[in-house]
Amino acid sequence: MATPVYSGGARAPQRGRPRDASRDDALRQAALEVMAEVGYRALTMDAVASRARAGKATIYRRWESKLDLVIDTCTQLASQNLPEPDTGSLAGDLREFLSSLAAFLSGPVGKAAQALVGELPHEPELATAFRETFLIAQRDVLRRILERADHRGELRPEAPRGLAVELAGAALIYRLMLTGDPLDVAFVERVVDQVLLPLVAGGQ
Amino acid sequence: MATPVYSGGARAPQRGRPRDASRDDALRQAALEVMAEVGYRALTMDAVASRARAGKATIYRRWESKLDLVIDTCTQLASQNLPEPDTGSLAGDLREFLSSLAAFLSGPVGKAAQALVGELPHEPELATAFRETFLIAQRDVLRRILERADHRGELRPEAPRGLAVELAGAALIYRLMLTGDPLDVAFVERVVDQVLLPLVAGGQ
Amino acid sequence: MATPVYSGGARAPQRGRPRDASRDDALRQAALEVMAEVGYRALTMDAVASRARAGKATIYRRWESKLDLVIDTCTQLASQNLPEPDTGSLAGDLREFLSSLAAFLSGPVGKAAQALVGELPHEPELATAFRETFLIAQRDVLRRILERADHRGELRPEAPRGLAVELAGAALIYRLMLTGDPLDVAFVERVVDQVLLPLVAGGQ
Amino acid sequence: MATPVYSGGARAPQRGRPRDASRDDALRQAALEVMAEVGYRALTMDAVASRARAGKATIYRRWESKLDLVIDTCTQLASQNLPEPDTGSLAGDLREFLSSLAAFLSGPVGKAAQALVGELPHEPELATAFRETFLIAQRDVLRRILERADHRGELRPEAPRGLAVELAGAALIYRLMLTGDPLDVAFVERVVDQVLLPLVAGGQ
DNA sequence: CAATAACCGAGACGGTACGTCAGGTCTTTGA
DNA sequence: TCAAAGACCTGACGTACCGTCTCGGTTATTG
Repeated sequence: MATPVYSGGARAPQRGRPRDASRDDALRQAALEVMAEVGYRALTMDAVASRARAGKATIYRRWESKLDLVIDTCTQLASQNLPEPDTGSLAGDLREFLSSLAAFLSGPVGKAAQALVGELPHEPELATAFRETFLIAQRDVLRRILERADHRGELRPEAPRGLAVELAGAALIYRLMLTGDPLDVAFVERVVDQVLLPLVAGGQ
Repeated sequence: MATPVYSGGARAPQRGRPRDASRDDALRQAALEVMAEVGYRALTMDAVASRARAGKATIYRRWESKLDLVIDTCTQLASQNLPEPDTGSLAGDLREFLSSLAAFLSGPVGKAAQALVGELPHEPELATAFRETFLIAQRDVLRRILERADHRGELRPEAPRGLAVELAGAALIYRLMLTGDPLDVAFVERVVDQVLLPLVAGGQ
Repeated sequence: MATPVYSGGARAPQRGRPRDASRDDALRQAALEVMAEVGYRALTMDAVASRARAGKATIYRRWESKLDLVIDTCTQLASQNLPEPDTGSLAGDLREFLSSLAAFLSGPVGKAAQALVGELPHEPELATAFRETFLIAQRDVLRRILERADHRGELRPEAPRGLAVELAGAALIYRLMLTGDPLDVAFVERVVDQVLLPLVAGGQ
Repeated sequence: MATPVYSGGARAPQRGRPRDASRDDALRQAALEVMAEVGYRALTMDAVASRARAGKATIYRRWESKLDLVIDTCTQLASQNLPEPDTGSLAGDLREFLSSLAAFLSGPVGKAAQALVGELPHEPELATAFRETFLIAQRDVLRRILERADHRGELRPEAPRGLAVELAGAALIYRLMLTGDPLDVAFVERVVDQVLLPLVAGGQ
């Protein structure tokens, strides 16, 4: 579902008043604000509509449900905030990527994402969408970082890249969502230097 | 909130009919069953009450809200299912503890815990309770495992124990709640052999 | 309260979907049916809503409470069932009016009205509404009957009309609500011939 | 039901602690106060118990239900407040009896009685009890007044005594419960002089 | 005098209905 | 045809009250 549906995908001759695309952003913005203020559970469609000075029908014309609205709002933001650093070294790339990801997740989007996580077990569609946008995107950036490092000869041949990618995400998410400990630079550096690099970096 | 509140802590001369403690268990059991069937979102107090053949007031007398009931149900179970292995070796202890923890989290309690995670950002009391029961308990077992290993001389002097403990939990939780990948024995062994042991185990 | 409230009395430009006026009747009908079946005490809003295939909110949007709904249902019916006989003679008019009023009050509306009477002492608004619809309307018909008789010269000059009007109502209501004795034609005739006519009719 | 039930009517050897009869009055008093304050509908057993500093079980040991408690409270009072005047003349007896009845009914007991009236149609037991205490008792006094007048030769031979008795009650009750007009001396005198005496008193 | 049984206040218990609120749909007027 | 507004049905919410039951404790009568 994810993104707003604009009347049938097919080429319709476009009758009547066209949908105002600027309402999409207004509604997403309102959704993000409400979510940041009261959380997912307490977010109501009426509140979002009222804050965007829109009618509920205008929301439901674009998203199928509250969940659909929220996930689209989050993934939209997430996909626009994934940096792709290229500092020339594995350590540099990892530090930069994880740092900026940590900074981004520490904001309202992180809270919204966490709210979504609670819904995953019983909403398969949401789970799929969430994984494909939030997780796969991060993972792909990390994979490309490792690939470039490999081309530079920085990796051990048998380096467990999948495990490294997984641990990088896990370390951040665990702090973010479970322990609540800060996602600061010191932590990122400890993870990079003591865990990720030893796991994949070449001998020496 | 967490646990059912039994009137004033002080020594009151016991007025009126005392709470029937067996209802606590019946209600927790009902809550767990309903949660396993329909998930946290769709769990209603009426359903729990009806399944336990109880009145809603009986629930609200003990727990302040649906969330409070669920968290108590989960932490109660969690605290009763934390093994404390002592196989004589660090590798053995870690494998056994993480395996049985993974198995436990793969069941209904894991799903319930995940639902709770979604509520943490906007419910500070819940966050505190969750961390003190779910997280600290696990962490303490792991810490004791490392301590015993240290006494046996298995650890490097400067081993980053906190980081090891954190990564062990993170690896499991990340799979459980985010990626949905299976928490099987192979995964546990990879984490133990390639990540945890290299991180802390002594030279040789 | 009495009648369903349709938004602000002032001239608002009518925004949003207008109230479906046909729901009013459906709900009043349902209320009357339920009341006739189980009585006022056992009448629940859920039952009324369900019978009218309506939501409870739809009821509460129009009436403030169960009492308000019932009183409106009754007065609506009452105002539509007050005959205005004109037989050409005082005795004929009284007999006809009181007979048909008695017949009407012997049905479900009478029971409902009785239920309302029990609430009057502690619900001033209800008392006012009840008196203005139930009582004043009956009283006015009787007053007009006496007036026409006066024009025909049937009344004594100093006839205590107010007392006659009051006694006519009292005799019926007392049987209906207190003693439970039947409101039959014989009773009406006794009241008319032995009480009302002697009280007001001319000498001879 | 009506009156508090003291263990089986049969001759039981009375074992255990006997019921504290003073609680009856305390509870009846509390019931009357609560009823006068909030009406029948809003009267709760908890409120009565709490005001009498009694447990609910203590109420239910004596009366079967809220209705039962209230009706007993009222009829108890009613039966103690029915005067039996004997002034030596029909007019005097009627004036005195109706005046004091009017005064009594204008107090809290009148309001309570009115509340009961609303319940009569759907509570046959209550209706029976109410009629046998409230109504029959009044009626009997009036009947005896008429009888004494008859012995004194004050009545016409064919005087419709039943109708007179009925109208006397009806006139009071109608004002009390329906119109809310005051039950003052002037009204009683008008009813006696213009309605009752003409109806039954001897020619001359 | 001890045992016994019913009393007492208090309040938890299973239920039922309350009046409110939110989700998602439908129906107006106006642009 | 779309937008805003808000009525609509559904169903869960948390509270209040009903009438019953269960406590600790009291008070008469019985043995």
